[in-house]
Amino acid sequence: MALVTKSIKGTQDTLPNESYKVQFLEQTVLETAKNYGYREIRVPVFEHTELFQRGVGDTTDVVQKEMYTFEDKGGRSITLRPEGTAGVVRSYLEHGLFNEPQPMKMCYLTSCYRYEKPQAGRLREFHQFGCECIGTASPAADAEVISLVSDIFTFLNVKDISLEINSIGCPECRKNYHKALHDYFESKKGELCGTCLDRLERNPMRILDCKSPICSDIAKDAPKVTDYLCNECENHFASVQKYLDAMGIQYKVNPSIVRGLDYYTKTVFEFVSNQIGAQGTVCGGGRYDGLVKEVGGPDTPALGFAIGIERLLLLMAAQNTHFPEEAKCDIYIASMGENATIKAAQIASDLRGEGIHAQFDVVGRSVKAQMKFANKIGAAYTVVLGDSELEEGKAKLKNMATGEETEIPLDGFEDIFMRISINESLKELEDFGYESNIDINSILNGNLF
RNA sequence: GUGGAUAUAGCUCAGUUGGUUAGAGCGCCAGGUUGUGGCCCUGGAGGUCGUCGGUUCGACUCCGAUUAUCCACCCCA
Repeated sequence: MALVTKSIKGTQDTLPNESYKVQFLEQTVLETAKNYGYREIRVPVFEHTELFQRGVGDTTDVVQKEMYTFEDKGGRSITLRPEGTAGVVRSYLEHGLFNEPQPMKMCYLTSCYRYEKPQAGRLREFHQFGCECIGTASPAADAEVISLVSDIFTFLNVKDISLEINSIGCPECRKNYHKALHDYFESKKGELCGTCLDRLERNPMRILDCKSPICSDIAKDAPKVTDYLCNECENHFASVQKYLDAMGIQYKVNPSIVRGLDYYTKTVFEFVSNQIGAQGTVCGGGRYDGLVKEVGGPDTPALGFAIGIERLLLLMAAQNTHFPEEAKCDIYIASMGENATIKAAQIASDLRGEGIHAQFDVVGRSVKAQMKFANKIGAAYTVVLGDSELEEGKAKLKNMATGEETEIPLDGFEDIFMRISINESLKELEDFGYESNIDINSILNGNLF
């Protein structure tokens, strides 16, 4: 096929055969966050460019070379959000959400855009589930946020994912640490690789997890952040760990965890997998006590995290994680001739009114072709309508799994069908060993036979 | 931005040392007696062999360029 264009580099289509998985995932994360008091916030895909320059940080790679920035027709500089936090904080301030009970707990499911070279687990348009908890400085909040992520993975039955935590301190201790690091690496300047020489000036902490054997060897003896934390930051970090221990959450302190966005302070954490390629960070987050002030608000402590939806999906695929079955068609009404098809349309409409997934022939195919189609879409029941059924006012309902047929009247079809399918469900439950005293008639509110 | 690999049907892939109308399996559509799915059988649709150029009597096959995809670096979710 000669398509006019293909999809844009680094973007993905979610096709109908996959979308039910994404929907399940979205439902699960929203539901879990709700139990922690998070409510959804929706903000625009684009913002004024300054928001990200100030919020994310002018020196970061994200801002310097990865943003989709353009000028709109009014001459404004607009940027497609490269991450979710800045927009939420902007909204928090703009709408005075600091007047609501604090902390303000907000979550979101959004697309983000970064002009990067695509690879496994890295796209130009990707999706994040994020949570932001604004207005608390307590280490209990740090632990609670981590616990929320941990719960999500548990509920989704995701395994072999490790939690790594670190503290990068407040701006004050970070300044001291950066100086110590810089001095240390400066003395070994001759041995560092090219990229690390770059990092030495821009972000010396990055050298700590360089993959080059020479650099990582040098990094082994480098000063550690944890030795440079001020008392407050040290106590905070110790306290976070106490909470995590108490909640039974396994973690590893990894002093080389550095978040790439400028706004992080104190606690930072990652949930990492080694099953999805080089981009193994499925969730990243931490505290950002300076961000609210940076964006122009009062000095307000806050923290949050983001889960990469595509990476999570990748991980679940790698682990063959079970997803609930996609909802299939409950009943397919096959028909022959226009009169029967009109009747089929009417019955389907009645069934849908009762919340039943019903379909009928909208193509004009033969009965055989309709049956094949019903089979392919996984219809649980079928019924064939022709002239004789219309005359007699009844038809045979066929159970597609067993082939069993039951004659039922066309009049009040939807009520009788509901009764039959509820009965089936009860039978299945009994097969699993459940005993039910449910009275179908009370559910349907009336004796239909 | 740097490096490596790949590019044939909707999908997964064949395609013999360059040789006529490029194949298979799956999927899709239609049939296999008058109105009933899964299995089986038959038929059909669908490809300018990523694109452009070169070598050659002749290129899916060889060479060059370009684009796209995948993977890694970098960075991050």
